[in-house]
Amino acid sequence: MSSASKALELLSLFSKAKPEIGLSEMCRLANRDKATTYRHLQVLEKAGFVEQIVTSKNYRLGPALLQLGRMREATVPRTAGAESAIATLAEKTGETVHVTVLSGLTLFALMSRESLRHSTRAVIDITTFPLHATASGICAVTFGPDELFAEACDNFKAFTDLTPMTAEALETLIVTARTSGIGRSIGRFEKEINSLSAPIFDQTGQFAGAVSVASVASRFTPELEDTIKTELITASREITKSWGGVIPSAIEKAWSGAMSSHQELDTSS
Amino acid sequence: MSSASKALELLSLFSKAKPEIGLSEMCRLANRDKATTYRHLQVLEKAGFVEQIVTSKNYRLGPALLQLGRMREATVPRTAGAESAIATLAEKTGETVHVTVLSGLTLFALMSRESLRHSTRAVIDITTFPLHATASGICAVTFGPDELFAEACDNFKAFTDLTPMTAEALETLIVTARTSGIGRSIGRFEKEINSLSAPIFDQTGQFAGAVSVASVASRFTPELEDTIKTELITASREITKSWGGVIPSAIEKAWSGAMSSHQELDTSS
DNA sequence: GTGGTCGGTTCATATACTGAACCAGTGTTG
DNA sequence: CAACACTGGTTCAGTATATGAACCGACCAC
Repeated sequence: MSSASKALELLSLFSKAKPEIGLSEMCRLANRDKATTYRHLQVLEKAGFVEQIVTSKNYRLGPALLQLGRMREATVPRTAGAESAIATLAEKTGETVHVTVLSGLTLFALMSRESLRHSTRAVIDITTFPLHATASGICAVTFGPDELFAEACDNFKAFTDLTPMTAEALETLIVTARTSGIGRSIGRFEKEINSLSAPIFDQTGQFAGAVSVASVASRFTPELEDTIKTELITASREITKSWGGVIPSAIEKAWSGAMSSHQELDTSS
Repeated sequence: MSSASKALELLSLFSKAKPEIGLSEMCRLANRDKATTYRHLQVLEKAGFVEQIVTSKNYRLGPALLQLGRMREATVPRTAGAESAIATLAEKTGETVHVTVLSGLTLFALMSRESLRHSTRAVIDITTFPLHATASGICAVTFGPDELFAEACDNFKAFTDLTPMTAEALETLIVTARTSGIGRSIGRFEKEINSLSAPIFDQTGQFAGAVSVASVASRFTPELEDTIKTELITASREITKSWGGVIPSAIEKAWSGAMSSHQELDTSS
């Protein structure tokens, strides 16, 4: 592993819960030597990626990230085009919404929104979404580039006892997603959290990301699932449009098929 | 120079004018070997700091920067508290406004705002402000930690023929800034661009950054300069307050002194 | 005083980075 | 069509650069 990646890894140790970290603690978190970690932090500080708080000697994320983030959004406007869609999605479903973007072989969290309707809600605070264990990840593997399947298989990790751990198990989920146009994760990333996800496409016609809704299992009724699916599709269409893409006809077809079949189930139940 | 810094340096090659860069071009810009640059880009891509555009093979800034930028703003709210102040500052002066933040020994651009009043306006699109050649930089050296003076002296670079190039020349500017509480740069960074700047402080009582107004020399009358100073002081007070700091009494005193003396000049002219 | 932290530094060791030379692919050009 | 000038990407020997155990001084609790 390159020294540069090791340095960059340190940045991902910061979180809402841990916005500032001291040297020793960072060594423990990163499981690395103190001297090495210190040098890495020096490099990051010189580049403005972290800054040291004068009083506490702790480190926190630096100002250069703001500029770079702004420049990223200026060159590839993603959040701007998704904001209104996820607002209405959270509003209509009453659940937590996530938008992810695919970059290379990694599915990154782009933004999220929690509905205020319920006091208990799904909170998923991660920076990259595991491909095999999340609804968004299943979407990526299903509708994204083929290499993602191998990538997913190389990174099987059991988050719950429902997490798929074999290529065959994953394949099953993919088939379901392909026929319905919707990714599903039923307690596969976190116990008691069920998620549904729809793919988003960009101007190159490629899979660009996913929008997903995470709900707590106790209120995940078939009716709610149906509502979420409908709203997800609307949101996906809207975000795809604002990202300059079009929904492939195969997926539009899968959506209409899945919805009608599901509505049959619904009326029969 | 560490390999990690070399990799991070690549990120600063992106700009509004050059939002995507190919491998060969990046080698030229960074003045580095192709193999090395390629490996660095691989590392950055894996971390989500850049992404490769599938069609053109070019690289652009990646989605991880958005998350990190958001998290930085969440842990240290800086832009949020400065937004309204710089809006009114741009509005009242009709000129271009910049806010910078000090991190370590570097003065980073935080945000900027251009007034629409004039068709010609000062455009300064840099990510770090040179300490010796900009009004914000002079503010930092004057009101910030002492080490900045040495740092400034180690990085003398002639942007124009007015750029100070010796410790003595810099010292003169610092004395002026200290007595007036305002940093000044008259064509020292760019010909025909004059800037004024006021320091900002945070909750630790330290110098945290600067707010500055850049104007084109042709309309930089004593009256405009006076307006800018007044509005800068107001903006600095407002931003300092929202960043949780207080203006040191010495600076408040310098401001009132400078303003009154200037108003005398004003009435006499 | 003792022992536990902490942030930061040193230096011999050896690992991982470097860059010239090399592909293969894609226009351009005459 | 063949020579050329570009791409983006790969290889491998040589060495520059990263590494981590041990160390330091400062701080804190007892």
